[in-house]
Amino acid sequence: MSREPRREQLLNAADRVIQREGPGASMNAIAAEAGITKPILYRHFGDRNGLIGALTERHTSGLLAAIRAALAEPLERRDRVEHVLDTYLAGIEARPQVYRLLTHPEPGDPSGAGNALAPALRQIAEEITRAVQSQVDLGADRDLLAEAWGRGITGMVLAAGDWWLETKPCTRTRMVQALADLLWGRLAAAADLPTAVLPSPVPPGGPTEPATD
Amino acid sequence: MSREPRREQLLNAADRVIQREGPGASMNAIAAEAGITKPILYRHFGDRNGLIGALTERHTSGLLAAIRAALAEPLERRDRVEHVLDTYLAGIEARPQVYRLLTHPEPGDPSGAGNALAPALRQIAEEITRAVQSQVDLGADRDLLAEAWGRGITGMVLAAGDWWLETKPCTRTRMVQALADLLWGRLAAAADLPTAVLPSPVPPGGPTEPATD
DNA sequence: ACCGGGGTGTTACCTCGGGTAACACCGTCG
DNA sequence: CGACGGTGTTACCCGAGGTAACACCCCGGT
Repeated sequence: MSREPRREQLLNAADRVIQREGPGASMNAIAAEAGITKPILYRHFGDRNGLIGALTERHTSGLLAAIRAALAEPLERRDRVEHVLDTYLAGIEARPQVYRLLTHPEPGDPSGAGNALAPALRQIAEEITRAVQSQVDLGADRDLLAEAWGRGITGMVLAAGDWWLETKPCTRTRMVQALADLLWGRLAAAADLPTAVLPSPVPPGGPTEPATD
Repeated sequence: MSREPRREQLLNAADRVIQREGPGASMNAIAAEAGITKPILYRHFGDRNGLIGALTERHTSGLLAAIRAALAEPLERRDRVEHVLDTYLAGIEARPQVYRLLTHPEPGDPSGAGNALAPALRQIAEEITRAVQSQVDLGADRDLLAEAWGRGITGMVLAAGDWWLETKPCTRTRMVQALADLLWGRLAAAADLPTAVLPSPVPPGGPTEPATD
């Protein structure tokens, strides 16, 4: 069997295993699912990161393209943002296990770069950065703001999306609204609640000392 | 040597090692640093997660308390938010390696719950949620919004802070401004850039087909 | 028809990290 | 003095990533 179809087939197997066992699936398990043995996997993908990389790229290419498209949509800005948010949430909703894989950085990489955003998400962040840079007039700070916001928005959607996926507290549409509202400064615009400025419920432990380690 | 001081001492050793080698530090290395051997570590902390948990709690207690305090500060809301952001960034700036540990969820946990936010960050998210719930008038949706925003803001600051810490593109103050601006809806308020609605710079590869690898 | 090479596949192994069993040492209490 | 509970050790198990060395097979060249 020639290289490319075999590769596809291996990725499909890896996919099934991860669907079933989560992102911690072992190379052995994946090889077994594919009906072959480990060295073949390693010949095709180099190492585990290679496999995971190929897999994530397969899955993200669709999501990324969709997000890119959503970012370029000729809509009112708010609608465009909602469209992007919805695209992302729909994507992770469709394949939760794979999504977890995407968001998990390589476990225990000692290479100093302990990025909070896995490569797949980094791409999304860059996409958002580019979109902001090219579409929004932010004055002199635009490069800094676009980059910071790209990461920030991605992280926000990651964390919030993760929570939503776990608990499903509301419809996707509602969640999109909630996040868009946040980005639209609703936190800033809302009124104060007068009474409820209690000193906050302190759990057991020493809460008062900031950094006396 | 009695239990508690020993425990402290072991945590200090673990701290040093992680400071030096990053969050992937092995139990062996930690034991060696403490001048003892693995089983002692396991007697004290059960397993690696126990150690990591104890360590993160030690470090987060300070940060968490500081954030709690910042959230309760009697300031204008914008100033309060900036204060919280600054507190977080200052915290991670002070101890990058430890911070990476905090943000790393347990590597390869097969238990289905692949949360994007590590426990330490979860606490911060809850704190924000509580603060929003008790301080901001959000009408009927307040529970949903507060929870979604708590996670979202935490994720945002996590990702953006991570990037900032890596690249240090600006001062902390400026970064705080950038994030507060985002939360204040500056993205929504800014004007469109007229000319630059290009179809987005497409990187090499097939961008239009979703999964043709 | 034979032979050699490159690709596919295997078994068997190495290494390293988390985790544990079993034993040694030592102060204390009856 | 002897038994016991605690601290500490060595030596090991296991599972996962990764690799070396070998077997097989098809295919092209002479």
